[in-house]
Amino acid sequence: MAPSEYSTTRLRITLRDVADRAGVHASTVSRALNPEKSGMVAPDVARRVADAVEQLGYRPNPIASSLRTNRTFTIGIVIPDVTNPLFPPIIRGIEDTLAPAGYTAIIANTDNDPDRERLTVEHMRERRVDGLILATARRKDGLIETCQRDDIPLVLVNRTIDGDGVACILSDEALGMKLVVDHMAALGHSKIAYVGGPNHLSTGHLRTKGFCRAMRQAGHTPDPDLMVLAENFREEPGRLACIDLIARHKKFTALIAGNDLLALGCLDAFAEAGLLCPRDVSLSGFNDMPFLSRLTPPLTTVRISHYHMGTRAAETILDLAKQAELLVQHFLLEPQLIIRKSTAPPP
Amino acid sequence: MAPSEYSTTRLRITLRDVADRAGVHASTVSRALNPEKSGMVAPDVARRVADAVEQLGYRPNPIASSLRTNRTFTIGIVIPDVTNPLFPPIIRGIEDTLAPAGYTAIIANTDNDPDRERLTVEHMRERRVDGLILATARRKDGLIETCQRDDIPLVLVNRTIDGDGVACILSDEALGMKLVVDHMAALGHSKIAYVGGPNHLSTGHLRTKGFCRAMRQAGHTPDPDLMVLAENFREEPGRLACIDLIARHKKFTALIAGNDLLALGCLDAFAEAGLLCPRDVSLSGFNDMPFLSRLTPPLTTVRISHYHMGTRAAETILDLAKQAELLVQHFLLEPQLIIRKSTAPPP
DNA sequence: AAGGTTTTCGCAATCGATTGCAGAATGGCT
DNA sequence: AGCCATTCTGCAATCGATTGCGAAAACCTT
Repeated sequence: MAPSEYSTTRLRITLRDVADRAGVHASTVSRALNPEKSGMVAPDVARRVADAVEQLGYRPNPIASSLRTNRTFTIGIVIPDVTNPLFPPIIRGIEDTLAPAGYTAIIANTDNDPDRERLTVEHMRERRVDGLILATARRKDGLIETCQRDDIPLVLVNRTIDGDGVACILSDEALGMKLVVDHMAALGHSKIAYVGGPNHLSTGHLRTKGFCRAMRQAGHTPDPDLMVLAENFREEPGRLACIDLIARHKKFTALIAGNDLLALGCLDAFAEAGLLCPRDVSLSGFNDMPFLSRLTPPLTTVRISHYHMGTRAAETILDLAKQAELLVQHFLLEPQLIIRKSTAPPP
Repeated sequence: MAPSEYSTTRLRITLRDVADRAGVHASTVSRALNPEKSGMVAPDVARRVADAVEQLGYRPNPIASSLRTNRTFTIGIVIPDVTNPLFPPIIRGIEDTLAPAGYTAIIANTDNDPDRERLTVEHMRERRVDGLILATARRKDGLIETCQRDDIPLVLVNRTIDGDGVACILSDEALGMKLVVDHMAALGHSKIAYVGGPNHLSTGHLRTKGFCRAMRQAGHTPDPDLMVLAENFREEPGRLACIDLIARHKKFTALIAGNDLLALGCLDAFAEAGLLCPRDVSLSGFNDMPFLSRLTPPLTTVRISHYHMGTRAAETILDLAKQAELLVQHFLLEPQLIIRKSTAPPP
């Protein structure tokens, strides 16, 4: 067949081949190629090695290297579901940061199933990942405690656990809620309802707390009768929660949802109840997922830079992987209110 | 199950530890643990080994194994961009199939940049992936030829190259287009415009060809003046193409877009031109990306089971990875017309 | 019972790179 | 010139599992 002299695979070129070509020992080649130790080899030898590498088209075998050094240049990412529009930008941010550093990501979906989380983390640890980025944290999370105890470099993203022993990259949920509440208040709303996510997730918990607090700061008292928590952050539970809310027959002119999907569910519930948004009731979401501006009405929401969240998480895990004992960092990204057409003055 | 207080190994348990515990040689343990060779070891020894494994909580080191066997149980996935809603379901399908088989996926985004594609594929090959799933194929693609020449197990997904030397999982684009065209025709449209994707991608090419063919089959001749190809499959090029189309002042009552994002762009162009959909012009998309049903108007489109595409691709790559010489398989998934409110009889 | 199979298992090499240690070469100093 | 301190390089062990080969043991034959 074609000579394919440059074909990468016909026969693999090893460190020893390079060593022979350069007339030195393999260990010398290894050192010459390792930036941290290249000072240990004479310049002319380094040159010869570099030439040999070039001529032979040598590429190191990362597996052999990993076996010896116990480092894989691999980071595990655990998320509930890629299919949730929240996560792709995070993933993208992570990979865009990891790749230039020579790291590769391995991703797994767990569908919020604790068993699968445990299994995937175990699996990743068996594969000797250099660090873990988890977007699956529950407020009380045994799995994370285990990882901490075992000194696995660990970064939480989007969600966090109670306490502050773990590095995490979060959006400032309290601020986000305050932006929304203040916006509603500024429009003249005072009877503001809330459909939130589950309390066992930090996002749900913090947003709910943030809502209450912002309400009080705005001079209103959050009314328990106007607050309901959905089972999870998706559309159908949002719809159900909203129906529940409406059935209470307690008047509200605005509804703040814990995230965009919940808001979509609420929109459905409005439609079923003959309520028009924003004429009868204003509605806001949270996250600013894609294409929200194309809805009817375009949804007012809080934008979180998930991409940035990903890059920050990756930077942090890289730091951690390089230098084990770093002080635990918590990052709060600043969210931004995106005002569209789903919010208006009360009727 | 036992609490994980022991399981998290301060010091790793190796094959040799198990061997010592079981009173046999490491090679025997290796064989006992390898299903394909477990016939080579006596039942009672196998039992002792299994017990030792259990008691010590031994987990094999896949890196050491990979070094020796040259198999990594890893599959590389190359896509343009996770952030494009097309890909998450594909990825999900792939992972859901790979994981039970003990394989893990590594994913990389290339933003349709050929250089980055080459780089990432090289990188993945250096990491010794057992196979590659590419969603980045161009109709003429040197990179893929290289992979073929080097006998890398390879599956193309969603897109393909010209010719048929590579396994690929595709949607039946011609059929999809026929469904749309027939739908428009059945509504009474005859002046049907087309805004397609670029010709150098198989999806763009096949859909355009499919459009023309379906038009003729429906008794209409595709009018070149009513066809324009966008630079890529995104919104802005779709909008631009549609503006171009409108500027030609040639009457059309329906517009078929090459994918949903193009359709969204067209919707923008309609708005700018004061055209109302579907009153003035019917519009259809392609792919059925999420939340299309919530648009105004809800978009008629062609649903492709991207998840299924992913599972099929993963199954194929697993076959290929196990058994090098398999006959090349082409899979055509059957698309489905989703009729919503953006299509109606002509004015 | 003798010779021949078949099972079952251990030995040791191997995958490819990394690294502690020691020796050789070089340089600097009095 | 003589001695010590540096530099540089090679040797060989190591990471943890896999596997070809050969030997011992067990099982059949006739």
